[in-house]
Amino acid sequence: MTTAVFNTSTTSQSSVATKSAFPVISGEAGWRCHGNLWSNLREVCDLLHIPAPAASAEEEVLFQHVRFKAGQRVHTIGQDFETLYIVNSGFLKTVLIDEYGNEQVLSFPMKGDLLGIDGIHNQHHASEAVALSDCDIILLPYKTFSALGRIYAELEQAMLSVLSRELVREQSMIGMLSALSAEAKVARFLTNLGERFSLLGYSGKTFNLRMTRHEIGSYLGLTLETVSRTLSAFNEIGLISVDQRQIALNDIPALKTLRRLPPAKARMKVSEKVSALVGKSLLPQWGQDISVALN
Amino acid sequence: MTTAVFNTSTTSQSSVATKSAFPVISGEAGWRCHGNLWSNLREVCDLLHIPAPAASAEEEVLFQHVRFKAGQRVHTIGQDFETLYIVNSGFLKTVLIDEYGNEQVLSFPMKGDLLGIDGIHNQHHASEAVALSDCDIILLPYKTFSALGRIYAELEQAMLSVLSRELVREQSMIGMLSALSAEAKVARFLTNLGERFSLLGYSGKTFNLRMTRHEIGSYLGLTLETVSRTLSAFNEIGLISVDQRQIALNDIPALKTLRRLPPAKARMKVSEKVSALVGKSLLPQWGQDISVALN
DNA sequence: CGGCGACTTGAATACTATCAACGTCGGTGG
DNA sequence: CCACCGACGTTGATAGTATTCAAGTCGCCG
Repeated sequence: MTTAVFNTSTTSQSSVATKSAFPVISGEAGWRCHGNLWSNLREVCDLLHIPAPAASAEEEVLFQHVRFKAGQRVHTIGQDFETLYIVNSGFLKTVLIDEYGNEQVLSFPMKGDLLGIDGIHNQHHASEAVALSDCDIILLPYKTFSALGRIYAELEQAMLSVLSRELVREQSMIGMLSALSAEAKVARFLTNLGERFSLLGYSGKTFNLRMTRHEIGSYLGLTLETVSRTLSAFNEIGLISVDQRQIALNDIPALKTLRRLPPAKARMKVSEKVSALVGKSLLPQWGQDISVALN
Repeated sequence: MTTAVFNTSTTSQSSVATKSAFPVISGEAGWRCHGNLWSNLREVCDLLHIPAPAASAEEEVLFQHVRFKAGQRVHTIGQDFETLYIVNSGFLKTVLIDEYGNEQVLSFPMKGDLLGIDGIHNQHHASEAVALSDCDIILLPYKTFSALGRIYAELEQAMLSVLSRELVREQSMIGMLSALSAEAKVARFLTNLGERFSLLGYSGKTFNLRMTRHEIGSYLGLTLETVSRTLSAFNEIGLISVDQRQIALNDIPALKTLRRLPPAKARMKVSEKVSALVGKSLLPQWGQDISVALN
């Protein structure tokens, strides 16, 4: 019959702590969609890569978009949990703040990623999400979403599936953090980023980093100097080309399987690698079998 | 103090009180069929610390218990996902196997923990769960559970909450892995374990480890030698008392805030610490303020 | 132009891993 | 019963990797 519009509060971009306690049904002309300010359920599901429930054409539910400028916070630690967020465009980081005020980067969400999940547990956010570039974020008021879940069983299931996927992602992150060398961490970080860009239709081989070396280091459990050095080393060998935040991956398979770099003196560029190894087989194919030490 | 506790009746409050002996559901709480124990929905919810839905007395759903002997696998990597598991008693580990066959320990589930969540995403388990002691596990067929979720909205919500909690736990794990020193990792591992035992009604100060040094090391991103050395160092200072797998935490606050140990030569036992520092205040209260280095 | 934040690079240090030897505990079989 | 074995644990010496400290460069913005 009518188009029901849900949003949290009509905070345009005041990042922190939306004060209003409950989702407000906007009674004004808000649901006159200018441009892309609102999305329906189908668009939301498409973004999340989950099957959209067979929509009831009428009684459309619309979700508000909010824009955040680089540096703004989407949600902060301790903030009341009211809504989930979907990244429609832009690049963010989520961070934990430890007892000494140090930032621990947990993830770098981008288009299609779901934010705020950590608030479901006890109605307060455990982490904070910061925009690294200008962002367009869709608000999913949790109450609204839950209500929809009661209607469409697939939606509940999809939600659980997304959480489960996130869990698996974090598990492999744990495995990576505790088992890999600095070089392997950086290499995987780059290829993972590339794959994510690929999935969004961008180049997976050439892209630029939206985060600082410090943030990369925090994410990988390294210092910024180590990250910088490792990138330089990769660049010198020819595995990648790096100029500030501009990155080109030149040998993705090698990056994916890399465990540790050979000692600096034994290094040579990839371009020389093949010819040098042909007929000699002196050097082990680093990245493949050098792992013996780790046992 | 009487220990007669019936978890059949009204309150949803702690089954914690059943501290003595083995936490096996006694005869009046479980149903015995064909030599197996069965639990109803209320018992399952109590175990998970989630509010049980107002039960429909009739059409009771029962969940089967299965026993696993130490060393047995509850589920393996790649296995089809069909059911979730709840630990009713016993101690397990969940592990990831990397591309070289190395184990990465992800968690040490015990009573009340939910297993198998990682399978929801793509219908295959991403990790494997191994019993470290004899275990009593409750099977929650996922289809059954989903169906119940459609009936009881609280159950869906509770499920999401549990997943969210697990996510937060893993996030703090990530933070710990990438930011803390070996000593801090071990210290927190011990206090966390103690807290979990406390919640189950056991002593949080004295317990024995059910896992090897190797497994602890894998969990913390350390080698077994480092774990062993760190435990020895803690023991020598008097922070803990350790004999093989028997552990006593002697100074939990210090363990919780510890960042790094002072150099070996400057060490002294906790028993001497107070008297030594009285009137001198030469040594910084290590663990509290030594963190300067980390910025 | 000055200053600041981000980045790079070098040298020294510190921490943890690695390698190795040995001790302990429990179970098994001679 | 004892010897042997294997898994687990401890401890020491050494090597190696990542951090820390310290300049110094680059690019950007006021």
